[in-house]
Amino acid sequence: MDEIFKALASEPRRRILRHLAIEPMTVGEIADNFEMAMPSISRHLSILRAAGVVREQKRGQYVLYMLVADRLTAPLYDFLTDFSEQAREIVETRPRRRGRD
Amino acid sequence: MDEIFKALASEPRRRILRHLAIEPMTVGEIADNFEMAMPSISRHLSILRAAGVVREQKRGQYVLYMLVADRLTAPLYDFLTDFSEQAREIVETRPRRRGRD
DNA sequence: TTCTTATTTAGCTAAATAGCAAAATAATAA
DNA sequence: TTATTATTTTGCTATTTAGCTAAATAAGAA
Repeated sequence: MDEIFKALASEPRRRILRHLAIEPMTVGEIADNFEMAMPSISRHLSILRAAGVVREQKRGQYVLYMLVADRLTAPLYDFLTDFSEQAREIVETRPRRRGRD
Repeated sequence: MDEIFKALASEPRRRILRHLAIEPMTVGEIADNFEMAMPSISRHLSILRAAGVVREQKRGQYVLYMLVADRLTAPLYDFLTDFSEQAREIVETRPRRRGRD
């Protein structure tokens, strides 16, 4: 949980997530949307990956990154339960966990 | 928005918010729940205040801090709209802004 | 006034973070 | 094989952050 909030405490990383919410992209495609040098993007991606909110898939010489939406939204809704009735409803009616951690 | 995510990227600060979700508390009362020295708590509070998620009220020699729940939840739901249909519903049906910024 | 209590500010150090350019890896192309 | 392209890792510097103690402020009590 702490790792996810740390990951989100960066405008570039939140922006990367918004891009990946549209469709999976390679590192280079992601980087095209930023001024930042590619190694910096790569570093941001590794932080997002460590937090579990994106996952990578080797595609030849490319690396395709894709959002793991649940791993992003679930902890945020969990956090919100202490502050919002609507979040409590969402979390209560949540389908039971499917994937591995 | 960036300020709020930065504010939330700290376990002690999230914990403070959870305490204030129960009831308003003075700095000393908050500090009693932590190992941390009071100046550190005070610093955390000033970061939360700058982000707008808590507000202070002088009560004699005490300073009472209270949560401003909307200022915490609204930006998070806004962020979530790009990743969650449920957040989009919440934001769409949200009553129009009331307070000052 | 002086004393005490509550809180904030200042000044410091250690650790974490973000960015870069250059070097290393990994895969494809020639 | 060598060369090229895509990505990650390394090594660096500058900035930010979190915590501390000590000092400053502010209010209440004596």
